[in-house]
Amino acid sequence: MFKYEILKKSKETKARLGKLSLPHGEIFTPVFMPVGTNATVKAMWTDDLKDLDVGIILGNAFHLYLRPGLEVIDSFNGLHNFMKWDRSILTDSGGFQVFSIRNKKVEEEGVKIKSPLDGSEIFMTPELSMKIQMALGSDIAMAFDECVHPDMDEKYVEESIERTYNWAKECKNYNNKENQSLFGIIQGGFSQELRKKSAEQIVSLDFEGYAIGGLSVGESFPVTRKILDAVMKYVPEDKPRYIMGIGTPDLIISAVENGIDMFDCVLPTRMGRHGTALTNYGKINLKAGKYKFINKPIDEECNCKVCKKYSIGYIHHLFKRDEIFGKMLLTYHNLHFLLDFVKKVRDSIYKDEFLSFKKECLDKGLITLESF
RNA sequence: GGUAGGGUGCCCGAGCGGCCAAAGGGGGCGGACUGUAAAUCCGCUGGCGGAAUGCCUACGGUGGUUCGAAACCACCCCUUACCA
Repeated sequence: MFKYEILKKSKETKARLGKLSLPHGEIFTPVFMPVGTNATVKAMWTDDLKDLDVGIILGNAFHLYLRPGLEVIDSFNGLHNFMKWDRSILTDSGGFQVFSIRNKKVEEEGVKIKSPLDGSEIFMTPELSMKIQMALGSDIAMAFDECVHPDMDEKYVEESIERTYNWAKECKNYNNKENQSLFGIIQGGFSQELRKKSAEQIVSLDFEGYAIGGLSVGESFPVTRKILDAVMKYVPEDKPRYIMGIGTPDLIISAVENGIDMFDCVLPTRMGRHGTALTNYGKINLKAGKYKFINKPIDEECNCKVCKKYSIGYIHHLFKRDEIFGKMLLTYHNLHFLLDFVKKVRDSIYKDEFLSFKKECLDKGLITLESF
């Protein structure tokens, strides 16, 4: 129950329009996947996600393993039923936690982490990651990888991609769940050579899709672009390609024109909770005092239900009072904004107008010149 | 009327002889956020000055003690609790 078809290839760039068929529905690509780490896209009803035409969200193996734990998920017959989301779910392997959590010990067989709950040791291995993701019952599982910190030297990265390769092999062996596909993750830091090597290693294992990991972790935009361009040559065209953790319009455009089909990011939801709105003219911080009396929607071009109904001044007030509703409204708006943006990207590929769409974004200031 | 406390920056509140332009909150102002240990985190918040171990103004008021006071003393004003 997994199929990827290319519906249209851009004549201008490597961008493509595709259709991904998964056990819980079909998705048109390029697609943005909102992040719902703890079995919830924070501040959103699943009904609202459906209103926004979200076809797939992320969940996280590591977090859900800690809480509520696999026994609970099992007793609710998997993650879909637990969180009442009947569309697709991609679960992250827990590999990113290796990068983001301090006090870890990377070993050949896996990673030792101290539990944030009680300090006890957790040994995350490819086997455990697969066991968790199979229990969660996600439509797409991710191989357990090592997302290397940008400060690490090339020698470390070289060793690291061998680990990621070995772990990927193990993940392939352990994953045998019906109705769950498995994607491999390419690493290699900021070295074009190591990226090539990692891509060849991972592709040799024949996954159902391929992800680019370890980007947008603090490096400059030109570096991200350079690596993306370099690595995509070694990723099969007939498979879905996913860049992990990317979600600004800049990077989305850049990813799509390099032939990427999927991306996820916490940014729209997190920024929504933190008071920043995404608009066609850049982001705005609604906590700023200058918005107190503004009786206009966040973005006059936006036709989401938040912008149709509520003013900037009202949302500003909700944030100043730290009211939950403000976070809900901005999360909704930001997701709408980004999903709508990606929909326009798809339309532009369909009409073979990707480059003029890109130029339009540049002219508006939604994406910036220096990035390109 | 009696007894026991209090009065500190926009607000609450610590400080009880020098290291005090004064802790910590709140509020205000600004910012960050990219496979979410994130409804989180980081600056700034008396005035002047580019800056200083610099100057000015400030801990209810007025005097005083002291080399030095938000802190100690005297009186005054205001206030809280309890008792009558």
